[in-house]
Amino acid sequence: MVTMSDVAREAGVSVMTVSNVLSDRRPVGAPTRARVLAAVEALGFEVNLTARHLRAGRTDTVALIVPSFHDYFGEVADEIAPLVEAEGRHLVLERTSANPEHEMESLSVARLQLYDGVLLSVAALDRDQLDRVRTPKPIVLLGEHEVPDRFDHIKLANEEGARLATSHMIEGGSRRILALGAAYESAHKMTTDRRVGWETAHREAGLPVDERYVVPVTTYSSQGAREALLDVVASGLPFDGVFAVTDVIALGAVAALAESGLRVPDDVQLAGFDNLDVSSFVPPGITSIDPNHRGVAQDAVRLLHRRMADAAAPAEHIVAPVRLVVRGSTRGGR
Amino acid sequence: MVTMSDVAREAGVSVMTVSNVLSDRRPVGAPTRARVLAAVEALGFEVNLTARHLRAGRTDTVALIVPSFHDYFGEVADEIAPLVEAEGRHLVLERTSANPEHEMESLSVARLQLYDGVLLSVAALDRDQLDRVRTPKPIVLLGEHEVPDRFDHIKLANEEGARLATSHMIEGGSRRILALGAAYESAHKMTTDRRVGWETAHREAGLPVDERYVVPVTTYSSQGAREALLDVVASGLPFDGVFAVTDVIALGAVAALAESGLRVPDDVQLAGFDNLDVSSFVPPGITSIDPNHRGVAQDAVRLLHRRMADAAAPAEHIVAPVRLVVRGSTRGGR
DNA sequence: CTGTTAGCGCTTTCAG
DNA sequence: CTGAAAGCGCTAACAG
Repeated sequence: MVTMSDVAREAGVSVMTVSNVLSDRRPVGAPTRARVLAAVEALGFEVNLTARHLRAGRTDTVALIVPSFHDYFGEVADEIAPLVEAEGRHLVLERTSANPEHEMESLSVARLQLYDGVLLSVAALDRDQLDRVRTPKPIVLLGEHEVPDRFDHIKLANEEGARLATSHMIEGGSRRILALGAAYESAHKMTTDRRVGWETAHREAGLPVDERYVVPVTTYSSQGAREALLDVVASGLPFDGVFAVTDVIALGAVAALAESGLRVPDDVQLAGFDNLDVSSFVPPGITSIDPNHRGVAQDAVRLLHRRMADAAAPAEHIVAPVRLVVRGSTRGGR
Repeated sequence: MVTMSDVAREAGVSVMTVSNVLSDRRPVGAPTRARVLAAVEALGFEVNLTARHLRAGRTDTVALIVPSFHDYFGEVADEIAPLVEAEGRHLVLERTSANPEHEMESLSVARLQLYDGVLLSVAALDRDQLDRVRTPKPIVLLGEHEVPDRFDHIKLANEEGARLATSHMIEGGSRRILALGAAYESAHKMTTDRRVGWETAHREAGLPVDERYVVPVTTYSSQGAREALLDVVASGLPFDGVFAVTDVIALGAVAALAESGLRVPDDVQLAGFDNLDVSSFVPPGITSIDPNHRGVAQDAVRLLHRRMADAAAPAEHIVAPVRLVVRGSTRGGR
């Protein structure tokens, strides 16, 4: 391995001068600089980032820690990456597998030390577990959980979004709207928040809230949603609308409705949440709640930068606004 | 910050003993061990991974470097993660933004030094650029490009997959099949390989190959595909089948066909490539070529482990087999 | 503008 | 089974 002292010897300067040329932290005379760069080139030197990190106490790297790499998180990550890079830092993704044990491990101070800042999308940790995370590292939490006040946090307007989607379907004539993937008690606070919004929409319209229309799913996948909805159809419970708590769930619903011979939106209106890319392409277009991924990404990075600049700043808690995007899966679109 | 020497002092042992307890590299007497662990607990010590990395020359971390975080790569990453973790290493994702400049930078030896091994999904680099990557780091290349022989490499059976999908639609009665997203000359070798498979299917069936049916897309997104296909419809070119070079492209085709009032598969058969989750849920189900993500992930991790164990092993070049998954978007399914 | 010194926190090596 | 010394490769701080 070629080290800085090899380069220094080759160029006839001190190690410090090589360091200064490469990091631009102090001015170096033009001729000296040229000799150093020539030596770097000749020897094929590349700085050892691990050594730099240890000495400088800085890695110029931000981690985004997510439950899984695909779907929602992949889309958000692609929004965050350019914002982090714009500040001259690298973004790396790690995943926790939505497994509380792994999630705690990802949060171990040891692992966090590798980064200058961390964006953590909490999936399975409750407030108490988060409270045990004691680190001076700048952390911004993303996600729908309740978190200790001392953390910066961004969540979506879950109730509001669910209410908007449900009201929209009520206005379109639906009277028996399933809340697919929603729950009364759940490790995922998001599913209960969105259930509440679904209830609120009913109350506002003077419609009764029937618990049988809250349909949980066993696995939060399209497949799980498909099976759950097919079970409802088989049970004979009449319905004319489906509010899916996420677009991934809505996708499973689309499949189940098609297989059951139910037409969207004629027989059943359908709305989702997250506004994934796919929702605008699946015919007839899935009405969804747009959480403004880009805006959330910007807020997240802004909070993290603020926190990295000032560890003592008061924690900020943002509820990101959402909006309804009407497509062909509900009446009133097109 | 609490360091090992703080712990050593607290426990009344040497720094070395603390290190041995924590890394399990040398046996430590039970009572000593207990004192050390108590001190670790009392002080809240966490090992400094950067220092460990520098000294040990090892990070126990593998990087998967991909063009973007979403869709295809996110799904593959979720398959790879558990395999890497099973060997006691961490997986991190970095992205190159499918931009040749960034891709070269991600490949800088400096950045690679941070990892014990790298899985690199080449998107925009040609063989010459890859040939300039000179590093002793274990690297396994993934993707459809041609790569220098000295690299381990896994690619899909692109021609074969395209041929299978196209032949299947020909058997189902299609005679005018668009190759949507395919190309004659392209930075993406994949798009030309799949075009060749489309041609082969025609030749085998004794059908003419009409260049007008090769429809490039400007951006490799569903939206780009949707627009390209709407343009074809508007042009009046008759067609009764669409081979989409990826499922993301196929999704855009589904939207465009629906908007044009063309029924799938009655008026137009449709097949994609990649077998993304979404393809099984979009009605009527998109016939696709399954690249066996899990198998590719296993091969990739196997090659990387072999390379990490033996830097001098001969490079292996794997063409991963694919299979046709028939769904409702083609006749002969269901 | 350039150099010298010291040391980041850990683990390898050698010694007991 | 435990310890002391040395140093991984780099940069902050201080000197000239």
